[in-house]
Amino acid sequence: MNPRKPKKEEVPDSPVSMADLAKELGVSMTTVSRALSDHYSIGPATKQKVLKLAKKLNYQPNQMAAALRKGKSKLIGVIVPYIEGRFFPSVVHGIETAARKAGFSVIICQSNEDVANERKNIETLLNAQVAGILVSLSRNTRDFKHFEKVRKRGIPLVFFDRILEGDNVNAVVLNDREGAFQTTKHLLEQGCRRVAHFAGPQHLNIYKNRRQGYVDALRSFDLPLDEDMIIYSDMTLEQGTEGMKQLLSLPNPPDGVFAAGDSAILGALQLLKSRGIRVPQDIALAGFSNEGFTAITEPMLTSVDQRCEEMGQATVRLFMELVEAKGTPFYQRQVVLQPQLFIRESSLHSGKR
Amino acid sequence: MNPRKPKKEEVPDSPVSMADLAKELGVSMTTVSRALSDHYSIGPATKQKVLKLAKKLNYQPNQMAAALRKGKSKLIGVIVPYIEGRFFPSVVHGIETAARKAGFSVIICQSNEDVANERKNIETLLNAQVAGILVSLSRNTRDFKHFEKVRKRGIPLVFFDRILEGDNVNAVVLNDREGAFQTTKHLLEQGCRRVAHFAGPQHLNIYKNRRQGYVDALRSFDLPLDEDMIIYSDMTLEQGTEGMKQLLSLPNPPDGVFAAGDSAILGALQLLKSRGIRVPQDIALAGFSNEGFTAITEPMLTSVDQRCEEMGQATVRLFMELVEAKGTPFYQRQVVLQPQLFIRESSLHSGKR
DNA sequence: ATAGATTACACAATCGTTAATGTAAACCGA
DNA sequence: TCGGTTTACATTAACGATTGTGTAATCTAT
Repeated sequence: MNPRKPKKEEVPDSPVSMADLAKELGVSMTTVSRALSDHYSIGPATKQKVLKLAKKLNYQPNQMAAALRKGKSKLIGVIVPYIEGRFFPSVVHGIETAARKAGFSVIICQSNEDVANERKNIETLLNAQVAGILVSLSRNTRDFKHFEKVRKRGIPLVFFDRILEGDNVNAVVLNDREGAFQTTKHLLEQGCRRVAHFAGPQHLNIYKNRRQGYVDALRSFDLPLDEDMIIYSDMTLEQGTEGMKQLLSLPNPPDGVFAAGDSAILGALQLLKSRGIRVPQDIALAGFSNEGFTAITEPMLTSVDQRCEEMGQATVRLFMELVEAKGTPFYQRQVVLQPQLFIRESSLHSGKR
Repeated sequence: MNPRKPKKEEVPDSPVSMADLAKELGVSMTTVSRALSDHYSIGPATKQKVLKLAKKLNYQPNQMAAALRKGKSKLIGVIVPYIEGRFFPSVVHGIETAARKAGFSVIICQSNEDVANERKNIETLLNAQVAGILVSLSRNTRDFKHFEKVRKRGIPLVFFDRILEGDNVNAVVLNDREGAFQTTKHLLEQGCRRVAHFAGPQHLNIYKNRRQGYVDALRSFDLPLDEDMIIYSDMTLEQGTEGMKQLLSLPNPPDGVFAAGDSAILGALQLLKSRGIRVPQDIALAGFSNEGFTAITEPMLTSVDQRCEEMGQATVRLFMELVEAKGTPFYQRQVVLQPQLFIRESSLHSGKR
C-alpha cells in the first residue's frame, strides 16, 4: 500500500513532486530538474516557466530522493565529545549557522568521550549519506583507524580543536601554544617569578600545546622549568582545588598559576580565598577558555578566549573548500585561529614588581 | 555516469547493498529485506543465514533509500531558539542521547528567536523527511499557522518548554508556576515581607507562569500584590541591574527579589554589592534556571532547576509514543516536569524573622 | 485423499530525483 | 545547399530499500 494515502478531506498541501510540475507544464521531468538546477541545455523561456510554477505550487525538492540518487545528502555530520559548558555548544552554534547559510543541515552526534561511540557515530553518519563529517576527538581516541572508511569513501573530513597531530588531516585549531605563551608571559610581566601550571592530559594536542606555550614563556624570561610546578589532571574544579593545595605545600610555593582550563583555576581561586590568600596580590591566576563565569568571580578571572564561533565557521568553510576541490589531489589544509587573552583582575598588579 | 566509480585500487569497503546479500545467498532482495526486518513470512533458517552474512559483510542499510521509500526517515528535527547558555544545550544533549538510543539521529535548527526562521526550519525539516519535529518556540512566535503543514502530513510534533498555550498540542513543560510558587514561598518563609519580581515577556508561557506562581505565593501569605514591585524585561543581566535600581528607588524598597531568570538576578546582585547592600541580610535573592554560575557567585544564588536533561528525554519519549500511537485518534498529551529548588546563600537567613 | 490454510519465498512496481544518451529542429559557414 | 555544430528537449535507466501480489510447496483437517 502506498504510505501516503490520498485523503480527500484534506488538501494534498505540500508534496508537489517534479512529476507534477512536468505534467502541468507538458514537459518532461528532465527539463524540470535541469531548469531548477540551471542546466545549460534548458532554454531561458522554459526555465522561467518552470521556476514560476515551482514557486506558485510551492514545490519543495525531496532531499532524500536527491541524496539517494547522488549518493550525497545536504547533511553535515558533527561529532563532539559532549554538548555542555561553553565551548562545544558555541562551536556547534557556529557550525549550524554557517552550514545552514550554505544550504546544509547539521546532524549532531556525541561521543561521550569514548572512541567506541565515535566509531558508532561514524557508521550512523555514513548510513545517513552525509556530505561531510566534522569531528572533535574524544578524550581516549588515540588513532585514526575508524576514519579510514570515511576517507575511502571520499567524504570530506574536517577535525576541529581536538585533533591527532602528525597525521595528514584537515583541521581547524586554536593556536593554543601562542595563547598559553601570551598568558604566561602576561603573568611574568605582572611581576610573577614562580608561575605554576595546571596541565591536562598530554596526549591531547590542546593540552600539550598549552603546556608548551607555558614552557616557552618561562624560557623567554630565562626562568628555570620546575616540574614540581606542573600539576597534571583532567582539569576539573575539584582537581584545581587539589592542585592548588599541592602547590601551596611546596617548600617554595608559586606566585602565579596558569591553568589550561577555567574550571581548574576556579577551584584554585576558591581554595585561595578560603585560606585568606589574596588574588592577585599574593598569587596571580589565569585560565583558559574564557568561560562565562570568569567575568563573575571575585576577582574576575583572566582567561584565553577560544573563538568558539569562529572555529565553527572556519570548520564549515574548510569543509566547503574540500567539497569544491573534490577530485583535485589531496593536500592538507590547516586553519589556525588566534586566541585572544582577556586580562581581568585575577592577574593584574600582582605587586611583585 | 554513475557517481560511485568502481576504483580498482581501493577495496569497495562498505557500500554493501541488499542486492549484494541477495546475490550471495541466492535469494531475492525481498527475502533479505524481510529477513532483516524480522518479517513473519521468512523462515527462521533463512533469517539466520541472512543475518549472519549481513554481519559478516558489515552490511549497513542505506537510510536514504529506506526513507525515500517509506516517506519517513530515522531523523528527528529539533528547533530551538539558540544553542547557548545552560538550558538549550542541555536539553539538546538529553534529546540527542535519548533519540540515539531509539535509533534516531537529530537534526538541529536554530530559529534565532525569529518566527521567520522557524518557518524556514520547518520547510527544511519536512524536505528532509524527518520522522518528527521537536520545537521550543521563538520569542516572537504568536501562532501556530506554520505548524499546520506538519500536522497535515501526520508528522509527530512535540513542543517543549516554550509553547503556545490553549492550542491542542503535545508538549513537555516544566511546572514553572509551581517552581515560582515554591521559590517565592521560600523567600517569604525566610522572613521577607516585600518580595519583588523580575518578570519576562508575558506572552511566553514560561514567564507568565512564573509570574503567576509568584502571585500565588503572595496570596497564600495574604500579602498584597503591588504592581510596582514587578519589573518587566527580557531578563538580561543589564536589565536585572536596571530593575534593581528601579526597585531601590521606590519609597518602600523590597526585602527580597525573585527573578524569572538567573542573569537578571545576577545583575541585581552585582548592583547590590556595589552599593554595599547585604545579600541576603538586607535583600534576599532567588533566580530561575540554575545556571552554572549560581554556585559560584558570592553569595551563591538560590535558583530553580529546570531539569534540562529530563526535559529532553521526556520530549523524545513523547515523540516515540506518538509514533507508536500512529493512526489512533489524536488526543493531547502533556508532560509536566517538577522543578527543583536549589536553596543557596542568597536567600538564607534574611534575618527578618 | 482432497479442499483449504499456512509457510516461505520471488516478482515487480514504487518512492522522487538525477544524468547518460538519444534526437529532432534550428543554425552556421563555405 | 550540405555537413556539422548547437540548442532544447525527451527517453530511460538507475539509486537502494520496501511491499502488495502471486505462487509453489507443505501442512492440516475431515
